[in-house]
Amino acid sequence: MDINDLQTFLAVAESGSFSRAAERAFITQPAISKRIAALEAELGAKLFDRVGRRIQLAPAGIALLPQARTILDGVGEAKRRIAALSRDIAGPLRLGTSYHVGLHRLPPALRQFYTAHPNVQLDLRFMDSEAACHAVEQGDLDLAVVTLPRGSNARLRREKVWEDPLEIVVAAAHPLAAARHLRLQALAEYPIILPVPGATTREIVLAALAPVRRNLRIGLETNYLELIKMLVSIGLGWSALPHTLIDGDLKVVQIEGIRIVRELGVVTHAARTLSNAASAIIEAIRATK
Amino acid sequence: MDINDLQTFLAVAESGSFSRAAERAFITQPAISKRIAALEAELGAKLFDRVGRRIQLAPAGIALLPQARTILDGVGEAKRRIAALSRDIAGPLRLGTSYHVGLHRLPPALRQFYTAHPNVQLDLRFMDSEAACHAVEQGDLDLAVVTLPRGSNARLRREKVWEDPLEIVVAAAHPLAAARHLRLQALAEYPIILPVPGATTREIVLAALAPVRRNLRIGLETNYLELIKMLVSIGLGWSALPHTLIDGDLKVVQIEGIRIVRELGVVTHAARTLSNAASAIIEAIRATK
DNA sequence: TATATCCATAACTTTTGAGAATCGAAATCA
DNA sequence: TGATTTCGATTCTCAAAAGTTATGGATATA
Repeated sequence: MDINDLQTFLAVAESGSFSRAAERAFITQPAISKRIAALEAELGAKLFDRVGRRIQLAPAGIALLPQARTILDGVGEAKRRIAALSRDIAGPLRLGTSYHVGLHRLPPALRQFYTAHPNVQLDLRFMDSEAACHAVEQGDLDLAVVTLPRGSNARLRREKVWEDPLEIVVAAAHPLAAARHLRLQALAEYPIILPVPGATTREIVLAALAPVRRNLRIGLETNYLELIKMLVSIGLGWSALPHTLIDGDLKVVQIEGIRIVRELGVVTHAARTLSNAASAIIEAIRATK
Repeated sequence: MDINDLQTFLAVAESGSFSRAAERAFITQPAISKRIAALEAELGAKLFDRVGRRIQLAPAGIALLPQARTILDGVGEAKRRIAALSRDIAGPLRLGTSYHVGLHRLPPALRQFYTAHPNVQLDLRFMDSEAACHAVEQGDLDLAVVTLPRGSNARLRREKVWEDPLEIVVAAAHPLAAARHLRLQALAEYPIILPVPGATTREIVLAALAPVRRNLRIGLETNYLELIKMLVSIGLGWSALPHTLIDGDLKVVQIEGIRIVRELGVVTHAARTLSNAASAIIEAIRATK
């Protein structure tokens, strides 16, 4: 059974004539004859009684008529829904973000997006950047707004949105806070407080500190930059933190030749089609850059 | 758009693979590829994302999936209605039955039906009652002959055919087997052997034992009454079993005020037209009541 | 790293379906 | 009543659609 056959059936039933149905469908009358014959063969029942040179719906045709309408309605609805996908921004959107990005970079974009597109069901999940990237790769998230991973992964598409410079900081009351020109070696005497192993930010900091990597004393590790800030400010060590976290409790230490920058942005699956909602929120994020 | 294309789409979406869908449809994999490509071209949207060597539904595919089911249901209904117009009883009949009903209640009806209507292709599947009801609801079965579910489900039509009283039983050699007047509390001292959670029979037994439900010690669980019979007869606990399973190894224990009855019968989809074959076998089942 | 699996593509073949021409039956008209 | 028109069925031809086989590239898997 074919959609065309059903449409033909409907046209014949409504027009009461093979010839008129043929005109309506812009095909020849023999084609109509054959389509109806094929339908009848498939269903094993006569759909029309050929009474002389006119036709009438047979019982099976009467039974089929409302069903054919239902089916064709369903087909139309399916087409309309898919066509709507290319216009409407709606439906579910699963977004993962890291604690830091979610709290300090995402809110404006989120507010704008949420008011502009109320039909999107936003499922916002906080997690660390690495877990978010993994979830995107697995198809468990539509996109992640996180610290962009280093290295390359062909399955992920990355778009840098923000540069997030990290400053080396010590407690305001720390002995090193007073020093005028500080050399890296002097810093390395004190313990460094770092994100947990595996975290991208940790990798970036360690890469920037490569000259003294051998001498670094790793003091504490935590998975949350706010905690690092707290630990540094009570004098447990030094670290590298983004501007947004630096306040009067901390002293920024400039070191010749050392510049630490991490990239924040959007990670999506390279091979999966983005929903309109996903594209729209990415656009909103770009706009608030 | 063609019915076949939709069926192909559904098969791919459900099996998660072009190759498996090809096997299911008895055509080659390139044919599947082409059908899906044709559908995608017609709808102007990608239905699947080809991620490496596996596939995932794209947004348009997610939108199409429920519509495709609706359309195909409509086609099936149309065919059934037309087939029902003719009086002959033939064609496929997918019947699900539980182990117990299938072995102890259905055989006479089945024998009569099978000899009376040799042109029916009977597809008889054993499964537990709950799975059978679910399959009927999904349209994967034409009817189920099972323990009737409690509660109400507007999508299912139930017809009670048999009452199946369950008797409380212990092993013939069990200490309680000798007791003259047994109170429920005394029984509850020993572990009860029950069908697995979710099984209707379990619910019925537990509802009947409501007075001591708190004190019940659930010893073992299994999904097959014959197994319960075996476990009880070797003395691992007590249970409630239908008469058909009770033999000399077991002792029936009468308890004042406790009567456990389950209902066995036919479950069909409330909104679907029954095929002639389905109506006929239901008639046969009623006749052997 | 080798192997197996999976989807896409190309080349070829078969099947399907449309059109042109024509026929027979029956309604319509002179 | 007989000629004419109308309508659906049939036949033949051809092009398009859809299937198969063979093969290739990419990627999980052992």
